Amino acid sequence: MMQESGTETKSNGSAIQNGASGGNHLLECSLREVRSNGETPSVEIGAADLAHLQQQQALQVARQLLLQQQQQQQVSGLKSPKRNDKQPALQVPVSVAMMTPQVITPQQMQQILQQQVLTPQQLQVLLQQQQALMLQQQQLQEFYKKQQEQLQLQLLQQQHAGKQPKEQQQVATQQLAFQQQLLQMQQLQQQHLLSLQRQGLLTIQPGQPTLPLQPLAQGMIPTELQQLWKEVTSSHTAEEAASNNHSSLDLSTTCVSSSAPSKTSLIINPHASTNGQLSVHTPKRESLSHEEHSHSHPLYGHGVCKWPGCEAVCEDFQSFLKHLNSEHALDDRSTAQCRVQMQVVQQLELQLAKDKERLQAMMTHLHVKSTEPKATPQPLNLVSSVTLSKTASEASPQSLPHTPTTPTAPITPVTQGPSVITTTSMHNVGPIRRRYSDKYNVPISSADIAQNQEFYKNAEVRPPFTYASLIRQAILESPEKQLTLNEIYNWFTRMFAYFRRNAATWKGAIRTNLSLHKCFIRVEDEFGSFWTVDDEEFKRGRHIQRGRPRKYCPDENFGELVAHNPSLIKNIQTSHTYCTPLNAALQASMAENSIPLYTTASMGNPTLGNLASAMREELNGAMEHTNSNGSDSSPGRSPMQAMHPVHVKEEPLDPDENEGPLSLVTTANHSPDFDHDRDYEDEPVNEDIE
DNA sequence: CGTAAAGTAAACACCT
DNA sequence: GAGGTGTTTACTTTAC
Repeated sequence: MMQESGTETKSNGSAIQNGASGGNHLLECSLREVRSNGETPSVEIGAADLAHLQQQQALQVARQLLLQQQQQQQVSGLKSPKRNDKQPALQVPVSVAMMTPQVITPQQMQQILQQQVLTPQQLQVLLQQQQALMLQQQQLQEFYKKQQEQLQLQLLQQQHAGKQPKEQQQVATQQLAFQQQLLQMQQLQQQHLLSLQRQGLLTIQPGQPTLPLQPLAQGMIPTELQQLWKEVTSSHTAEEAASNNHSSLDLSTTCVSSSAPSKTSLIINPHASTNGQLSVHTPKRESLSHEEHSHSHPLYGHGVCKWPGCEAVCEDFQSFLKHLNSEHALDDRSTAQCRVQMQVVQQLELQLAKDKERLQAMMTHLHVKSTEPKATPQPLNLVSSVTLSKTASEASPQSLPHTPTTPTAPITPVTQGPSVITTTSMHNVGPIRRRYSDKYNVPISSADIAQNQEFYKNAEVRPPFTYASLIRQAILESPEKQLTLNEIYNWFTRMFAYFRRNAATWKGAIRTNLSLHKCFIRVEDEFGSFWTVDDEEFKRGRHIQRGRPRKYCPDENFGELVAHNPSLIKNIQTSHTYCTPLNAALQASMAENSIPLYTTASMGNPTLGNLASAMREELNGAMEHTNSNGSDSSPGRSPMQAMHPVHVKEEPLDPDENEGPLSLVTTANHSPDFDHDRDYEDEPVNEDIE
């Protein structure tokens, strides 16, 4: 009967979710398109040098537009109210935005949004302005190109001569910073565009069957610019090939990818091609030489496979392809990794959205008195045909687009099948259970958790790991490889936004799992009890058998034994579970955590550098934290306690004696009533089978 | 469709 | 007695 009520709650939750998405969806989609397209240039303004220029442009355009609008209103009597009404007639602006994506400023977009319907005259003006802006942009392009070349030159000089006048160095540094900034923005933009594209494939947009990317890629790039860009890039790649200098190569690639809006089309496609189906939108791309193509494979760079966490060295592109096909074939693991990557991308999108919003707010504040600076609270609701606009208010302000706020019915990516790549899989609502982390035990789980720490910390997304793997991770992350229950709780809440709700449920689940899983071993000392993990057992993934005697029976003879000698259990388990393996496990854990973590930046997409560094920081912080302060922020145990219980009185006789952590002591101490424990320990095979 | 695993809820016991 | 902890059971959901 309690269960029934639980079920009711659940279904209510889903009902709310489902009900919420209806009305605003179209509107959201449209806004999404408009904003995402329209704000593209503002992303590029991120770099200081360009910012000024473009801001002026934007301001100018905005003024013109305002003027135009006023005239328009006077003439046609059209009143342009502050658009708080939900009139969903955004199709026109959308298509306008599709036509003029690149150079429309946020101000313009706001005007459009506010006005919603444009007259032909306005359209014309817009187009004209866009053309003018395109020209200006072209000039900027050239300016930037020159800058690039200059930088290249300087870098080369620097490398060859080793010395450089101070001023020059400063200039170069500035330019570098500038370019890096630009690159960053560009890459965020790419991610965004990619998602847009993906979304465009998946969400049906009435009257807009074309992908958003297509007009973006083609419409915003004048052919001259493309040509220019091509020249620039090819000259750079030639230089790279010639110099074959890695340090300069890095820089030049940076320059290349950061250098221009027109690059977008060239960059996007390699990314798109990872999905194997999104790659053929730009004819330009096909004109690239094969070599260029191979060099631009997003999963291959600098002779290294950039599959997340892989980094296999591949001599040439061919061997890379071989490697890719053999090591990263379509299987559960790759699929899972892909999904994780997807979540990373979403996180980036979220970030981009936030930054865009911030930018817009800044610009609004500086230039335009916008009536609705927060026209779209979730501007980049890319993932979400299912998204709940309604819950935006109750969710955390930064809640992910695809994040449901109903914890009982989380939206979680699906594991089943090879179709993970589809974005639709992200739309699943319901308590989907992912078990891959237990199937492919350690690597995916740890790596994924580590790689997505930041994501799960902020997004109320149910992590795709079982409770058991998470508990294990929590324990292994602690310096002593042991945590109290409360510390485990804290780890969960700290690491996963999802577990900041419904505490009773998941805490109960944790306790159940701790009890149920063989791999979790409860250890007692004078100060209380804590949990350790037997990794071998974890990999076996077995549960305590139902109907079996308890692992720990306080009221039985064993309990008495323990009462007499509280350190008994501890010693028992110490001997196997974490004594010897402690260091090894620590190292393993470190390796699991940090290696994939530290290589995140090379996960085939340098965009993740930020995320990676953030996570690195996070991890380092966590490590420092745990090292200095015990394992957790929990007040449950003092550092002294944390150190205390490891009573390493004797190294285990046999490190590879996997089967009998307790056997030594239990055979020595066990009472007749304690046979089950001996069974449990001595005959794991039978136990496992039942 | 059957089964195993995972998740959820609840009952119960012990301890502080 | 309340609340935390730990164990067990029953049931549902999901994946295989």
